[in-house]
Amino acid sequence: MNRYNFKSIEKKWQSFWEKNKSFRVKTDPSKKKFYCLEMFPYPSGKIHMGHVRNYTIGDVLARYKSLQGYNVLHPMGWDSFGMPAENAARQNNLDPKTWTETNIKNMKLQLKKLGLSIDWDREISTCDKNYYKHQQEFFLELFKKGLVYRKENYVNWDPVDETVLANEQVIDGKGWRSGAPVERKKLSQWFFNISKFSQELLDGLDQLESWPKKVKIMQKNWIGKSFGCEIDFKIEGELPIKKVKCFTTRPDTLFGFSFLALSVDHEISKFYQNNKDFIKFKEECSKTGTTEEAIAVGEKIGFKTNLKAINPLNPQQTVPVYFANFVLMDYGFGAVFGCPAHDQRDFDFAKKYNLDIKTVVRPNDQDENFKVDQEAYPGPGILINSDFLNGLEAPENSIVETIKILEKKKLGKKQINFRLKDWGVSRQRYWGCPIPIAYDENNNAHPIPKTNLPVELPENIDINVKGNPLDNQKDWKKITLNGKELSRETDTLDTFVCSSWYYLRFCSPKETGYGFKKEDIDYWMPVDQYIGGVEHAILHLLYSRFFMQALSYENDNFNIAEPFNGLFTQGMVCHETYKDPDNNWVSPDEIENISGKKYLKKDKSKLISVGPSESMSKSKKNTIDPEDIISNYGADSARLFILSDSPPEKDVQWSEEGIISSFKFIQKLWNLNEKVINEMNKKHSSDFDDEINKYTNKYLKKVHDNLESFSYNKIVANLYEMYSFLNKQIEKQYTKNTILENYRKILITMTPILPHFANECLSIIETKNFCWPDYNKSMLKEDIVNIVVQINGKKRALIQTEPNIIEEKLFEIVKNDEKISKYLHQKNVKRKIYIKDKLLNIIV
RNA sequence: GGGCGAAUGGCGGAACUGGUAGACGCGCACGACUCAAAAUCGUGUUUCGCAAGAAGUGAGAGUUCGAUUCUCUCUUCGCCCA
Repeated sequence: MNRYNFKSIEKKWQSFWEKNKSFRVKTDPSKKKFYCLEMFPYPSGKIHMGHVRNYTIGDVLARYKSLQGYNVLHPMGWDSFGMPAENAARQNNLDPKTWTETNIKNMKLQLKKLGLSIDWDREISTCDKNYYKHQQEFFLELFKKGLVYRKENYVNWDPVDETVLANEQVIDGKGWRSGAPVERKKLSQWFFNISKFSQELLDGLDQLESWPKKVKIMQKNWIGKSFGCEIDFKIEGELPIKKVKCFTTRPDTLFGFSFLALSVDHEISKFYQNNKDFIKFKEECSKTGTTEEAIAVGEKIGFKTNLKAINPLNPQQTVPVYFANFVLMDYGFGAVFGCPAHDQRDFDFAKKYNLDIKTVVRPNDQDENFKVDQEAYPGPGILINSDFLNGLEAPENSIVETIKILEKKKLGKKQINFRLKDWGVSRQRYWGCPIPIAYDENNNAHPIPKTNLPVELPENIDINVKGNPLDNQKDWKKITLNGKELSRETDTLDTFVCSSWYYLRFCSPKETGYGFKKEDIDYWMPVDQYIGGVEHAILHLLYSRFFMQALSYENDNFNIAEPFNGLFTQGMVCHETYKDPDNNWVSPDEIENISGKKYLKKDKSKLISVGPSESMSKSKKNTIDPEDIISNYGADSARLFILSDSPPEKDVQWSEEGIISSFKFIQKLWNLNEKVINEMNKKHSSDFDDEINKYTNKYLKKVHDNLESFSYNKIVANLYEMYSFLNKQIEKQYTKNTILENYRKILITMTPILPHFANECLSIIETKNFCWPDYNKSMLKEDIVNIVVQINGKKRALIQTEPNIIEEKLFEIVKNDEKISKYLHQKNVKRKIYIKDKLLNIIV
């Protein structure tokens, strides 16, 4: 028997596909289309196992749909702007462009080695000016529609490197590179008005039936619609401000009011700017951070003013006014009313400053004397101690009723509030899409005319400067518009902007006039199946959905409500972790197995302890390089294994044993191929034709169902079963044509998973043009069925009968069965439950 | 702290709408081939028991003729938001 030479065969098919442009597609409204998209990679230099999994899953689907006769768009591109390029360039003294381009070249080769059915003619790269030119166009379109605006916002500022830091670059309050304490600094930045579409983005989720429920819930929570009330509180004191607006979701607890808390950025704060204690307090606040987490976990601190706030429902009551670190200016109005009894955060604050804690809701199982003591009670119940609100049911009814009263008295009004904030898109970095704006001497923003696009990123610049390198490009910054000398915006766009519309570009990758051609997106959009990691469940997917809203806004030519019809989020690739006796992580290729689960370090013979399997990461040194796997075992083995063990949506454990067994299985299939062909040329009789036809038909149904439900791991199991069936049964008497037809169908079902192997085998039996083999429903009927016989719900026997047998007849057979008769002996049959062709339960 | 989800052999995982628990793979054991090993092939493999049989899907209850599947309580773990 020949060994299967994956190296030459995989190479052969890859160059065949490339030469014939097998996966090139065109817009063709006469054909039904399928747009299969996987999240495009960041070109970090090498593909990792996560990519292998993501793109294998997508490729299985793309190849399957294509065999079913769909015109399948399956493109690939590069999310190629972003910080890593800048960091790598600094370290290696390269420019980001060269670094990125080299990486793309390398990764493209690696992806090709996986045998993906990609239309490479549609390759795009977001750092290509032919791409970002259109992004600048869109920016200006949105600017014109008023969906882009500029405002001051806080950033993390590294005073040593003189640069803005992303949140993940701030470690323990210090800059990741300089180690200097990070400061909060206000900068003027560009924002996309995503919050304008909060309601649309929320409503749209209901239409996305093929999205995981989990992702929809995450987006819903992120958008965070809350229903509540805006209330005006009168302020007593020596300030000119006599009123403060608050937003609250619990106006019904107003009688439990015990303090009013303001954000340190609230307009009232300007009257305290010369107060030394307040300045100190404000500093203290900025240390604790402003994330919701820091606020929830951190200590609640306040600064007491000499102001008093009046309870609008009970004007006799006045309470102290504080500045507090847990109130943020960008939620509500930067002011909250404190009700310690029914909000834990307010409770903590009240305890600390010795404020009143007045219980106004009692749980349903408590009486009027219920008193909040150790912790706040935020749950449902009945209002008490609340004058005319007493007896209302909290929370739903009481909130509605209280708002009615407040509105009637003109003290407040019903309000919907969203947690979703506008999207800040300015990044003080070089390696990104330039923002097509220039400023005059008064700092007024002027859009760059469309004819002047793209605003190109300058090349060959010195990146090792402090601050934003673009700011140092004196010549580049200068621009003359309408005879006026202006200065360019030096911030670049968040890379999430690039990935918010790339799926449109894939429809018309070469279009020069605009970002896409209408007839192309009319045909291809929306994406039928989008596949990627769940880590993008919120931001990337929400931004993309926003982009469609924004482009559709006031635009009769564009109307795509949702970009991704189907979404599938795959799990991570995990691997065992290893540590040496000194507690250092050890990589899998530094160790050798001595016996069972015992490992030694290759060089020093140190004993290695095996840790739990965790998602592959460089820091834990438990990564496996796909390139090594492909060159040792081949792409088909890698594809087979990455699909085999776990369902695609769950994590998969990578293991040496696993990949080896996949590799061996392909060899077995190869041997089987030879055996089948030998048998085919020997046989004449048709004794068993029906049997193999039936088997294949059942197999086709299973594979079909599993493909449709993304149960790719089960298809691998189907393959193993098919192997053992054919391997045993093929020597029976079949006619040549029967073997050929059945075997051909089976091989076709293998092409999505093992494209090189299956195509090679198909070409051996001279099959060139083929389509997906459908199963025959009428052939699925069984001649004999197995019926489970239970006595009192316990399985006692298995009986084979013809299908559709009636209960009485079956019972006659069962009564005489030796296994069953002993249970029926001298017993009364009370009841019989019969499920046709499945089960007979006899109660005695 | 909140939301979502999960828990099945030594391991990864199957089990359609409540109807044969453990498909398929890994590992392990035994056997064949071999001077031998590797590779390959075959057989077996939930636990206890020689067997008949009994127990068994994180724990406890419930609904049902029948529960891995449905309901409730609890435990543990994971993910997301904080």
